[in-house]
Amino acid sequence: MSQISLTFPDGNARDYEAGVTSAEVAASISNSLAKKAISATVNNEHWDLAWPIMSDASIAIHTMKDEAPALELIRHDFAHVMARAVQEIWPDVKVTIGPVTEHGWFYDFDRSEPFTPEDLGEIEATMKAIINARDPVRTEIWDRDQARAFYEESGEPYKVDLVDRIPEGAPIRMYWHGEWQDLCRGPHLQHTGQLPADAFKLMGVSGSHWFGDTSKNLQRITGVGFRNRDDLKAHMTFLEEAEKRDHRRLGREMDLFHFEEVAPGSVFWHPSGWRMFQTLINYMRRRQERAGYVEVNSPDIMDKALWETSGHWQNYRENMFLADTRDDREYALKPMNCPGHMMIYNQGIKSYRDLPLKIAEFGKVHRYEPSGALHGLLRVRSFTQDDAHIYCTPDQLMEECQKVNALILSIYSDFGFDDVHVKLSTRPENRIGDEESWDRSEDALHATLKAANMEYTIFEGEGAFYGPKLEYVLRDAIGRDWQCGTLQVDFNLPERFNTTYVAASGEKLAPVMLHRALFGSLERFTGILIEEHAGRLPFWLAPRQVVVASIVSEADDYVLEVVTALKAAGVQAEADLRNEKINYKVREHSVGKVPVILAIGQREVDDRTVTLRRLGEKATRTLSLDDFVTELGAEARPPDLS
RNA sequence: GCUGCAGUAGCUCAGUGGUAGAGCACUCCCUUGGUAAGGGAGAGGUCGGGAGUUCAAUCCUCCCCUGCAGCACCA
Repeated sequence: MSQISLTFPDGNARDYEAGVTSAEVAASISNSLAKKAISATVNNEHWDLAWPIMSDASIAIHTMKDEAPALELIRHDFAHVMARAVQEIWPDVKVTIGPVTEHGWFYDFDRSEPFTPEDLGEIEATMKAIINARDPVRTEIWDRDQARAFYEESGEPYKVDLVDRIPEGAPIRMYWHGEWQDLCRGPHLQHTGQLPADAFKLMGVSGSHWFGDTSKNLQRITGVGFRNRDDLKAHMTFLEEAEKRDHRRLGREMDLFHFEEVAPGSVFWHPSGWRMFQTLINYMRRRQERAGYVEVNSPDIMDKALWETSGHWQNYRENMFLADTRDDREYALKPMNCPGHMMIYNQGIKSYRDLPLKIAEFGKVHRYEPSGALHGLLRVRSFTQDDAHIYCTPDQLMEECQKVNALILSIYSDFGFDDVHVKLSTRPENRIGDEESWDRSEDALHATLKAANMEYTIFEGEGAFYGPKLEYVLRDAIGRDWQCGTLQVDFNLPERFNTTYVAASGEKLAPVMLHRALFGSLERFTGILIEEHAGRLPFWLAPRQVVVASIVSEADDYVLEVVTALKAAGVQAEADLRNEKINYKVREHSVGKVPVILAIGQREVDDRTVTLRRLGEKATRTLSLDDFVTELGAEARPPDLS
């Protein structure tokens, strides 16, 4: 037996026999560590205590105190224990995969009968029994044929498929929790009794598919699991709070918008919501104008011929709203603004002196999205893009990408979004354009992000067929990601529309075309903002900024005077003269998320003052009317004008 | 689109094979009250739509629509 050297986190190294396990290493350090150890990080990989270490390595032994490894183990073992419970209750159920998620795990099953809420209770009870049994966890490494034969014999077709999917050379690990067996890359705990029986909860059943195969439906049971009951409780509280931030609920409570069965996926904007929407558009309009964009407007309904030229008719018709007319022509509602902008660019002859040309439009597009994808304001069928297309020369490409990126970041920062996730999607298998153009565009996008010192995730092969793209992703209240801003390079449309400019040499060349949207969809961005702020929007965005409430009717005239003064200063103010107690008015407008409430009684009338209360604060403040109007007038100014 | 679940008053929800109820909101009356619900009265529903079973359907069955969760999709 050869000797190996293991290096601990403190820098000390010790020699062991090759093949030593992390459990044995822990035991060699102390009895208490041996008892408390749950897993180890070996050469930066999370390892099971039972796996043999064959060569020199760095090692760190973990206990339940180490949150990240502990949670990974707990959740992964919960997944196995849940699958075992399901198969104990219904032996015919086929198991598939059961990975760890952000707060727990899920496991997908193949069963002809649907799981019911009552079933979940039974599964939970069985899981607890398995935990109480303290069944040992055991692992073995098998070869591919052995594993394959085993699963074919035991009637687990999905596991057979999984064995086939394991890359050549990777170990095929077979795990047993008691007598129950699963294929798993590990690591796992040492016995089921290490799971906290009071710190997990099954959350529900939903549908899923086996590796994207929509012909086969699986049932996914989702659970959340933590190290202790308090963490579970905290998570349940977080979910309750998140529900209160849901923009669909706040949209109703704040009277911003609603949806109707007659127009699934399309928004009915109420006065307050529309004011917020317009505040965003006005802001973006100023930012774009300052950045050298020109704003245009193109038709909503255009002849099929245009969509054939653009390629949408061939590639996107399934998602388009079509319109029949009496004159035998077929029209379509625009799903995108680009073709309209191509028509505008192509009017007249463009010189290289005109480039870069930046054409912007607040264009309302219609897309027939799958019904199951609709989700409040975050996924709709008709929405307003802050869309623009930048036509430039190849030499200008890099600079324009950098300008767009900087503009997006600056704008998101104005809304308090400082840690935006960015995805870079590269050339897909099916694509047009030569490799040199792809190289140049992908390089430009990489370089743009690197120059801005930004972290980003690369999605190989996920780009559009016409060019690579950047996606700027924001999160909703419960952590779901939504793409907002985007920057895309396009080799396709300039060619399809014969778009050219006259170069300095006099020859006609095709410009490089960038598609970009900063908010992305105004509807989606509004929804994200509502959830981000839980409805308590920054003052400049709040659709109702100040309510001036009378305490006694003798104050009515003065209340109206205050409202007029505020409006003159650009503040969205309204009077509440109703015959109600001030408590009632304060409560109602607080629930309505109005950021500033004024209470005006005889004292304020006599002194020409106002007494204000800010949303969420108990304290009130009395100041002169003039000072107040000045203060709020400044606060109402958008960040780009402050 | 797929799987599962759901749809009763503006909102949140209870309820029953014999055509429905609460709280809040709304309207009116009383109350002029100093910072998160003052009191009283009243009005309001083709129980998502259609078909079927039944003497009788809001309730049972089927189809459709819409929504929710997840999946798939996301030019």
